[in-house]
Amino acid sequence: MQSIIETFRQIGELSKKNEEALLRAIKRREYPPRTILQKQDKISDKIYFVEKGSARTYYYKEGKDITYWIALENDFVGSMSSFFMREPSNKIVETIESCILWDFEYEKLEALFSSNREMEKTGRLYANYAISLLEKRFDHLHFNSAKDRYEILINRQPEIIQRVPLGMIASYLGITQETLSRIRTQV
Amino acid sequence: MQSIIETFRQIGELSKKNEEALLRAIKRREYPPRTILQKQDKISDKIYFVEKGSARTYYYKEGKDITYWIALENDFVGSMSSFFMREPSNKIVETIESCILWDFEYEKLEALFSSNREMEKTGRLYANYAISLLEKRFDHLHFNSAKDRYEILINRQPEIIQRVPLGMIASYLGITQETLSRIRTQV
DNA sequence: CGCCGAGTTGAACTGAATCAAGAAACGTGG
DNA sequence: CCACGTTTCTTGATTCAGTTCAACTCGGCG
Repeated sequence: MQSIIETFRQIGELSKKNEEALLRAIKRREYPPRTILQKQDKISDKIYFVEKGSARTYYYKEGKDITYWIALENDFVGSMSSFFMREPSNKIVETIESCILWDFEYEKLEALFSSNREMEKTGRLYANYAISLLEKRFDHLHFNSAKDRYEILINRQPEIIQRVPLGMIASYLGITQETLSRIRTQV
Repeated sequence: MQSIIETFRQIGELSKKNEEALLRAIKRREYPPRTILQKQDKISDKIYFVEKGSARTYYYKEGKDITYWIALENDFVGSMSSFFMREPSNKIVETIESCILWDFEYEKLEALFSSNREMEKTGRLYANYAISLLEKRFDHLHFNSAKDRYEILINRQPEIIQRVPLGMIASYLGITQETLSRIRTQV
């Protein structure tokens, strides 16, 4: 329950009052594995913070299931561009393992941002932080070999291999499951 | 001179007063082609809005020059994650053609965001917009062939081919110059 | 003129995809 | 607690997109 507040604290300071307002605005809920949280082509009304478990966003490309994002504990998951830009989502969001998630509703979150300067600023800083994360991820994909990308991933999140099916990790890395399986035996 | 204001208007409404404050905070300057705007390993203090010309960010990977971002008119360029996260830049920023740029200084921009709610909110919304752009770009790189990526690019920005050297476009797309040259003859 | 950077073309090579078949692990119901 | 089917993972053979390295063309410019 503290972890979500701590995550926000890393980005920008929140007053006690705002921490409490934030906690009031969001809902903590449990979800079984493989629960669809967001359908394709529908505007996203929620993003989620993972307290426990794992979740992902994915889409279909030529019939194949392509994972875009995998979130373990203390990470956000959701169809971000749909959520923020209010356009239909090109991605599906689902839990992988059984999860405890904090639900952020669009209207409530906007209301929170609008309610005072500190929240508004925290929202801006968090968005900037997300940009830098995305930029780093893009760099990894840009000119690294499949093996390099795999090694970067397991150095950062070694437990992901035990918890997330190989096919999801493979498409997250931009390779096929067979290739990832082969890489894995080499290391 | 109007274009920068119009770009901001697309994201969030700004009052006349804030539009004026914004214009006072930024500087319009001319730069010759191939001017280094940002060195590697140095914290970025400026980002730039391109009024005229073209510019890019790039880095070296195993001695090779890899273009990460290309900005034509009405786009921003800069080492965003360095600028926002205040960490050393892993990228170099330079003009490609002769440019007219609007310089955004970090301190001034933060002061502007802090000066009032509307600016703060516009900053947040713009960051959200940037996230959705990055997400789309990532999707293109993720599971498309070199040819598909090239076609997406020329549909969106046909003039880029005439104005930016082929090698820069190639690495931007994540391929070698030779491959891009071959793709180009096929289309 | 001749040089120089930018782009093209060719041939050989290679990392990863594809297609196909098994093996292992997993969960559900009997 | 075992038997079954289903999903997940591995392994092999082949193909293919894209890289690499090298040579060559073209246009501009001192």
